[in-house]
Amino acid sequence: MRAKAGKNRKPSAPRADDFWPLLVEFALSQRAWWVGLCAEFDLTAMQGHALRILDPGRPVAMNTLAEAMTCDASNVTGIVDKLESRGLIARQGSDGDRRVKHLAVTDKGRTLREELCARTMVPPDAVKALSADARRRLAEILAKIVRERGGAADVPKSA
Amino acid sequence: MRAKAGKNRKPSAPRADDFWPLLVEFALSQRAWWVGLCAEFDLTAMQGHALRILDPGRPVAMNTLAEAMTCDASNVTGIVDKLESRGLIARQGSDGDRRVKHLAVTDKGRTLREELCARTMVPPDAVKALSADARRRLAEILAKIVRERGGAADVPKSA
DNA sequence: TATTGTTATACTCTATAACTATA
DNA sequence: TATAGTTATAGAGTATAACAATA
Repeated sequence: MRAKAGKNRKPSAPRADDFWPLLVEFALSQRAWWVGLCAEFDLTAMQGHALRILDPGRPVAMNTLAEAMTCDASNVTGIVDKLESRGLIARQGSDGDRRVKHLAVTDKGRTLREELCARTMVPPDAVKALSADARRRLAEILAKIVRERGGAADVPKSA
Repeated sequence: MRAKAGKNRKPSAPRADDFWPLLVEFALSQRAWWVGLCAEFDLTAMQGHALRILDPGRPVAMNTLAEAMTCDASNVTGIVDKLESRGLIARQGSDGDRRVKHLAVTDKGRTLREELCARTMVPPDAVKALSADARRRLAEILAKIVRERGGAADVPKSA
């Protein structure tokens, strides 16, 4: 009867080969969490993504933002339009190249961004329960994986 | 070289407090990977998501699929329409409740699904390099986190 | 009355292609 | 010519509300 491995979720000890599947499962399942979190700030997932990537300390070119969001530049125009219309960010001309527009985070945007990032960074209890040593070892491994998979969107830690 | 926005990427050892941020970073950054992987099979991210959730061994109600995808049922209609028009899945009437439609994965859909899942499960080199013991310990921790965050979409491992 | 799935609607995200203003 | 950003367009995901068939 236990032919179907999918159901009857087993709370028993996971095996070594479960690690990567679990990591994928975690990654794919966090979309809903992110959408919900952003919605609390009246942001769509992509708007939140953009705001998270932008650096309050250093304006970033539209171009660069598009690259970090792995989507087309034409797409970013609309997303930036909405953030700008809410006064969260502002387009700035570039000194060197007049074609380039830099995106600055406004005070209002910085406040909202910090709240969003703070909420993002609250770890679940299962993580809090880990010893510092365990977390450090895990962090080392994850850092390698993120590096290998080209993950890091280069998010500024704070203001 | 300007690509990496300003941070002189620190290859130094991550700290304990970096673990959760790294995990979030990983999760949020895998969207592009998933989109690209699904695109190889001419699937959108959500179509791939649906196909991955569906169980070739046991038809699932539209309702249940919507819940697993954390999106509205009205949304699922269109996604299922596209998968069905490609002959990957089929709507089936339910014996008990004639309002309910179950989604069966066709042979063609099962084949494609298995390829997609197989590709999904190929771990990056950084994971392969870990010892079985390290992976087992990591899997235990992740299992707790996924359980706590309500992640697991209960994906059937195979056919 | 309540529920399942569909349709209608409106909005966002998405890439492609064409456009502009610069370079 | 080439590039940064915009606009136009078309397709897909999204939720809400209204609907039909069934419970």
